[in-house]
Amino acid sequence: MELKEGIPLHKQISDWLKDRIESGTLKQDEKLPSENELSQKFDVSRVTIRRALQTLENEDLIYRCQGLGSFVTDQRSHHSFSILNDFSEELSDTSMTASSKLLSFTQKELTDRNDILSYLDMQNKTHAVEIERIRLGDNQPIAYDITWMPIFYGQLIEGFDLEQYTIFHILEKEFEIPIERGCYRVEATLADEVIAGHLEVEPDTPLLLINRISYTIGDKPVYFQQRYYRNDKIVFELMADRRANPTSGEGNIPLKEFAPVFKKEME
Amino acid sequence: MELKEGIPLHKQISDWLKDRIESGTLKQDEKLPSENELSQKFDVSRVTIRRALQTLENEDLIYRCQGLGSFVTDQRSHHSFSILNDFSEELSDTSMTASSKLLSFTQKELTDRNDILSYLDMQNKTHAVEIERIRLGDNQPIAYDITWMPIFYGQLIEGFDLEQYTIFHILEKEFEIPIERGCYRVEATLADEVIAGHLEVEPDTPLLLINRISYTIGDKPVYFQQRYYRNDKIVFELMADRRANPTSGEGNIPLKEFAPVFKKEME
DNA sequence: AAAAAATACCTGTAATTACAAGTTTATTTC
DNA sequence: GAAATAAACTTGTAATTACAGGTATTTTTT
Repeated sequence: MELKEGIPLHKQISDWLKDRIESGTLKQDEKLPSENELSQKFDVSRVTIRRALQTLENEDLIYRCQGLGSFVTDQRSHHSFSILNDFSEELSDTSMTASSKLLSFTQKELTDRNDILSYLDMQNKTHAVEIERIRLGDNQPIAYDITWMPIFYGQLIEGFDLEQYTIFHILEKEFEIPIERGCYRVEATLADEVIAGHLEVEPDTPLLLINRISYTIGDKPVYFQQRYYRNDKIVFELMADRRANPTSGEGNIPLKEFAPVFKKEME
Repeated sequence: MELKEGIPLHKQISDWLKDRIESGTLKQDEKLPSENELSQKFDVSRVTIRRALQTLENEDLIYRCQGLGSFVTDQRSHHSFSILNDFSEELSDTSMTASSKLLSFTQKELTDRNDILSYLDMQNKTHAVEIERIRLGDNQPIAYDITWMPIFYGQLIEGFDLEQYTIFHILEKEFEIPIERGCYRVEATLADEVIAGHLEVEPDTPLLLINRISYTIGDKPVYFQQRYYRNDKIVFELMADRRANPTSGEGNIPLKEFAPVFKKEME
């Protein structure tokens, strides 16, 4: 087995094993080669092998037993079911028409935002594209968001009409980069002066803050988004189900959905 | 600093740091002592310190930046919505111990709360059991909620220790009434005087308000719950996945089982 | 005074060595 | 033959050493 230069050995090895597990070459509960065998195979020290195996253990791809060996974890339990929407899809089921107002499209150095850099898995780079938008439904402000993207993805969408199309849409339809997974984080917050202005609400109005990291194939992060929703315009609904998935006819895998629900005007 | 025998050094060190982070001695984004400082402090090698720090990094308690140091991650416990949980299950992933403080257990006539009556599918009846509780994690207030149940279900749980057991638990374990489905609604709101007092925060602090209707077999509503979460203690996370069910062996059809639900209310 | 270089400090990677402690299998002893 | 022992395997823990590479500050040069 040959390893490249420039990429950490332990990463190459864990990636190699990950491939083997995810492709099914190594099946469930199958024993991995021992640490000594692996270190001989790759001609690296046992410490490096252990570093690689620990990565897999942390990601719950393998489990290890002292005196026995390392084994492949049950793969099935990790996948979840739910829907991933972009903003226009969120609004598509309502009578409202979605649009956006582009406030800025700039390149920024995120030296003081290590959180974003780590979300986007940007090891050495600090430059990113920052996109600031107001989201409208029937020309009324519904949300305000800032999106950060690695330059690689940011340059792709440059020139496209972001007032008409979503990033999601451009990446998927124009460049065939599908967004496969998203991690949402929901909090409550208050509108500061700037955001209140954008959303046309009073300062200190409660807002829903949803942070989202979107990933494409291979769990590669594409963008990190911080979105403030007007609480009087939108709430989120989620169905959690303990019953079996009706389509698959399988066992008791919980179904879930995270769909926005729009409040009706009360005037 | 002295370390015991019999317990792995790296574990003792990671536990010590974990304590320091969870107790708040080390605050959010605060820099940890450098690896060299720690190895001197505990009189162990840097490898051992790194082993301990990696544990914390895996548990998402710290993040590390090459050339800068290690820092404390956002402290708030974040947990997934994916399964249907009760409060103690929500906290079980954290190191906190869940308990409740029962404020009131009364019977009420909900003549002015048609919303609740319709959620609970109570056609002609207007009487319901109302339960008011404060939810604690490590004896600190994390949430405040009010639960309304039809008399039929409410009388069942009367007499049980609601400070120790959740309604969920009592219904399922004592009466074999399983909660099969839940509908959550997430909003942002402000703490009023009363709730602020219960949660020990300032009035007008932003809170996450989660309304939930829980159903048993046959889509029969069992209780409606209005819960206010302290935003500084808990945030909600959700993973959304577009990928097909790997077990079903199907194609990449995005799962769209449920349509968004609309809020129709008149206040 | 501004730009470039040196430096001190930080985490990241990786080899080597040694021994501890589980698990299984083969061997010896009773 | 059954039980105890030894051997051969596995992963776990931990020290030591060395250098790479990122970051920030200070010093030197221009």
